[in-house]
Amino acid sequence: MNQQKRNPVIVSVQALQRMPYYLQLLKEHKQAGDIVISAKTIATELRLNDVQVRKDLAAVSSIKGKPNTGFEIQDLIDNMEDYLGYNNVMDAVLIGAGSLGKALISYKGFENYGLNIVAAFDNEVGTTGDVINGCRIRPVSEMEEFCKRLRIHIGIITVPAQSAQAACDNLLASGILAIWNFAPVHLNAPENVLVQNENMAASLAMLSRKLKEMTR
Amino acid sequence: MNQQKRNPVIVSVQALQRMPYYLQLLKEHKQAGDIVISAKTIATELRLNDVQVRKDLAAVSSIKGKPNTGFEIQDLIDNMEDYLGYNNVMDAVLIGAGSLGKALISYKGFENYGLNIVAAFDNEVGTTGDVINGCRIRPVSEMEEFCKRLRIHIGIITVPAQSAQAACDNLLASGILAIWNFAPVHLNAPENVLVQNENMAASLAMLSRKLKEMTR
DNA sequence: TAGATTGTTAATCGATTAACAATC
DNA sequence: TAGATTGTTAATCGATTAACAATC
Repeated sequence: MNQQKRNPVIVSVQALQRMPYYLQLLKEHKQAGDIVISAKTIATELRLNDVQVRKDLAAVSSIKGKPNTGFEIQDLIDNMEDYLGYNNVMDAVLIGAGSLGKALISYKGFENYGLNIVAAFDNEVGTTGDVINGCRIRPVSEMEEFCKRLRIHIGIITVPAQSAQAACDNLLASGILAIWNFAPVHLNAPENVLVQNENMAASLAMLSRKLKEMTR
Repeated sequence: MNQQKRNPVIVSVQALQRMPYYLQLLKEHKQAGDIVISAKTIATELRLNDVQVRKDLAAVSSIKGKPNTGFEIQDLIDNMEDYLGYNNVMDAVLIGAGSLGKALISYKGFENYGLNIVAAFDNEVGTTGDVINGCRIRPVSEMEEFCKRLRIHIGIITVPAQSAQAACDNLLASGILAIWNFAPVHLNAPENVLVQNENMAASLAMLSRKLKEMTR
């Protein structure tokens, strides 16, 4: 039912990054019993500009706000969850079952975002065969066949920086279309494959810089 | 020795996010035996613009490149590690020892970035008292005293979205100056406290959007 | 020297914000 | 109706890129 109007609006990365915060805020207001909400209210609570909020909402949903009233919260939630893909499950494999890899496998929160890690791959003999959180760790040699057979399109890279490009190449050979990369490395991949970098190193640098500044 | 010139250049968030990738690339070239590197080379390998690379390098290090030659790799590495704070250890506490919290505690890679999680706090009776990766899980009631006594300035939030603001308030009361927030929530905190959001939900949305686009 | 590369100043591009008419 | 809020068009702001003189 959200398919009525397919809006080809291009959403900027910045805008997309704001979406989860909108969604969370909307859910809180719904919880509190609110039915409608104005862009102004959202903007104030998230410390954003209200025009920006309106533009963002317009970009991802076909819902129109009513002047003098605002937006229907439930409609916005439905549209946004749909847009963010929280409703349809994405199966993924993970490569690199070191401490970070194991950590991500054991994290149960991804299912809320529609991500399901179905298998992990590693070459460490000690870890292969283990099952964490219902997810089996297998040798990397089995990855290509596995991904192709189950038509997996998402790969998560949690190997050390030095091996990240090799892991990437393996995933590409396995037919993966999108990569979630936790290694602080630029990966070379074809244009049509999405590489989404999770830049924890940068986050930590931000914290470090702040502390340095405070204690100067 | 890097203190000769304190450059008050304001580095944009975007620039800071590129730093870890520069650093990794520099280390790889050093490993390969290179002594100098040009901005052009860096730019090509990371798919960036070379002027941008030069500006970024100038912003975080006092090193000048030599025309016709480039930059001394080792000098750049030293300056960048210094700038990113990888050399000095930051002690941190974590609040919320659920699956994500435990995952982060058990991850051994943060020490490379200078982060040391010294304690975790949770109210779940079942988990308090546990020790993971040398890190003890304690009741939240002990947090304020603990942080003040050990002068901890960094707090990591890994509680569910609904409890994130309460966790934030707890951390603020404990004298924390910088917060690394894994909950997809905007936190209200004083201006002088840094809130660094780790936006995994947004990353996943990016992947989801890509897949939707491919299979359309 | 000639060519490559640097660092800086100016132009471009895109995101954010301000201004304002339309509407409930 | 008057006031609040919407959506859009124009202005502003900041980051990226292009142009170019300086230098090894």
